[in-house]
Amino acid sequence: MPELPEVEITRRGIAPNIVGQHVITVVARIPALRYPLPVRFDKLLSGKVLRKIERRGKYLLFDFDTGVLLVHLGMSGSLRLVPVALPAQKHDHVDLVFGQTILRLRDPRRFGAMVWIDGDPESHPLLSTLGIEPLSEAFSASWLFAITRKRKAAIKIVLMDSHRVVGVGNIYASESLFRAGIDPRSPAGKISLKRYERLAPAIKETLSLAIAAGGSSLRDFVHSDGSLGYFQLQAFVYGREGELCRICERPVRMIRQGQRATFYCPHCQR
DNA sequence: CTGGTCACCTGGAAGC
DNA sequence: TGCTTCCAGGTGACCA
Repeated sequence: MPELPEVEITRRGIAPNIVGQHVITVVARIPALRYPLPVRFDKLLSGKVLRKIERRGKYLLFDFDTGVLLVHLGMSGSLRLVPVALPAQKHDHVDLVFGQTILRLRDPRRFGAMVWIDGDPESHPLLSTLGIEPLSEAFSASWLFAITRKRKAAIKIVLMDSHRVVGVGNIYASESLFRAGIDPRSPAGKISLKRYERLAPAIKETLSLAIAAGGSSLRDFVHSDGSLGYFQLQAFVYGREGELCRICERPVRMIRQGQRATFYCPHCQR
């Protein structure tokens, strides 16, 4: 369920409530998500103070004095703050208990991850290979232009490659390309600097707006307090196959790229 | 390196 | 109603 904006909203939602507090206990109800959960998870974190929560791409880094708990929400994960008395439901796999509050991970598909890092997080294999942050200054038209020279892959595929740029998932990739008026199938190496000068800001805007909306365009995004996203951000194209483009009123088309659905307007995106 | 495919897993919706 | 098929927000592993 989460792309970068949802992960960032989750971070902002939970951090004020648990940062500075110590873990009372950890309850893990299954042995593994995508990877095995940390061994002796409870012993590892009990009594440890959570110093801060940072985000890198779609990963959350829970910073304890003794190391970092790396959390990824995969396709279907959510983190919520719930009262200690609230019984766990199906797919509630991990609880970090802080005083009267539990940070509860729910993840039906179990593509998410919780991994303990006790060295330098930057050099951990899951983090060291990540690309740059799309909301950073380094992410720019000239950077996009430079890294795509001679690349034949479709621009949408490149945008979604987390080893180049992090956090741009399937929905916001389609939406950003629509905003920039670029055909998602265009070979990345054939796109001009001028067009990247539309695309880079379009990506930043799309992500920033989603964060600012504090919800998202995602159908079933769940906030850390359990409330649902607000749908304030209307998708221009995502999920709208056959419906009319909000700009030109011609039908939105869906294609498959790399086994993922891509939505675009053939008239507005060239 | 690049570009393409597969696997991991569950549940909801659509089709018959 | 019930069975089958397809689809979903991600990403590492593997192949040529």
